[in-house]
Amino acid sequence: MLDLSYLRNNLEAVEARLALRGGSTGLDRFQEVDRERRAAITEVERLKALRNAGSEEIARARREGKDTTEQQARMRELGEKIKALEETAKQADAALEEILRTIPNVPHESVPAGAGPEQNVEIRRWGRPPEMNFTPKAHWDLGPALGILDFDRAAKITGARFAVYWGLGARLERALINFMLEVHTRHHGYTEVLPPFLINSASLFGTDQLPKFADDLFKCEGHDFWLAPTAEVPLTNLYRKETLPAERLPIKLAAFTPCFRSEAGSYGRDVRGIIRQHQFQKVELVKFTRPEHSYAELESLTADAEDILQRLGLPYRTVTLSTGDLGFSSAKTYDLEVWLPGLNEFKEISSCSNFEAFQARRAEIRYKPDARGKSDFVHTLNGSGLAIGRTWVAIIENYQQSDGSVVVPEALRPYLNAERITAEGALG
RNA sequence: GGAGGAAUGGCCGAGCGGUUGAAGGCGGCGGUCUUGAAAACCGUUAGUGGGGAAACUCACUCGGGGGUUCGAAUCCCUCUUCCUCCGCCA
Repeated sequence: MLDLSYLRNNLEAVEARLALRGGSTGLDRFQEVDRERRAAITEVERLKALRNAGSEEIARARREGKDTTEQQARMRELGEKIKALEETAKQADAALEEILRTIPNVPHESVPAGAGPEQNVEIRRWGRPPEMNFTPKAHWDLGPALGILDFDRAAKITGARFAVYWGLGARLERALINFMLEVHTRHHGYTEVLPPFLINSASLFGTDQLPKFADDLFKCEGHDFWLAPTAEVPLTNLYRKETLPAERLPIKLAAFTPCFRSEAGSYGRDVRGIIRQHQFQKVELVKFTRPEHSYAELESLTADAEDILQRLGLPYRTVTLSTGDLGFSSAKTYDLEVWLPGLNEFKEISSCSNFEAFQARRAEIRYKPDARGKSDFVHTLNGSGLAIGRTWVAIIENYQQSDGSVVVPEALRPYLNAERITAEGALG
């Protein structure tokens, strides 16, 4: 959510920035509704002030033993008027709220202008695709052949877009979780958090997944519980409606969670393999920072995610999303794309965003700059560090050998207790 | 799931329906005293939104929502959370 008075005072500038995202800015009726709301609120407050004074007057008169029936009758009338006007004000408020909810965040000035992914800008590249004197296979062939990945049985027990991991496949997933959490907590200074995986709708409103993106979520029947689509939601909402002391900032959290997405509207995309599943696992990084530090923190957050790829020796590139490809709440986003030899393309494996105060305003997360100062909204950031499933894919595909086995990257061996994944003794 | 109890400011804790946005204490901040500190004493100390250049001012907030009333922290309804007991369970 954008700041109301900022929007009001900089309407044209904001409109111009938002136009770069493409699509409608949602600002058409803003001024009119804003005026209506302010008029209604001013009037209600004026009448309430009258009522407060009147009630006090009655109290005083009664203490002096005077008769107040006439004044009370007048006040009753006023009360009814207030009630009616309050209803108007409430509706105007809701109308404005609805408009504000549809307005996306303003892209940061450093974000390249562009209509879509084609205008994203690659800013750096790390590592080299491994040289193979054979045709690399995709993970959906390698995995089942090694007996570590099983789609048929997943379809039987659950359905499409789910997978079962067997043996070293399951252990590789677990090794990646531990490895990533260890690196982020021990080397990058994040605090490990284990949140609930079911979250309520208030939290989803706090990070703007609701109301717009309800179709992308799984809902628990009969409860106000949803399966978390990303740990961003529980982690950011940890401090919802709280005021944080400035000396605690920045707060850096890392969490491992499963993520659940309905993937409505992505039929036919990434149908093979485990690139796009209804359930996947992720280590998520979330930061709460002072506004003046958030862009430096975005750089370090991105570097923290990149460090995982580097330690695993996985080639990747870093891309700045253009205005047209930017997510609804984000002011600036870097995508990390890992090289997948089997698919012969770069695939998103992490997305690191600065939301500035956009989420904090919605979720009412404040900080106090100093003991006497007025509180202000923090800036929130998050990024995957990394998506576990896609990292699993990247390892299988990048480290595959001509005989179909997979060499385990050095950094992962202590976690996996294996140097190579072969089909020997596989049950899957 | 059943039966009771509770929810007040940073914390503890008062609060006959009418200067109670809220006593008192603790903590915080400022000061007096002191070579310095402690103690003691004095003062000060909630948040959000609107208006204003500012001084300031108006509204809202005593878990959330609704109701009764001229007027609600206080009465009524409802929801949520926490505690105790029973049941069930990892």
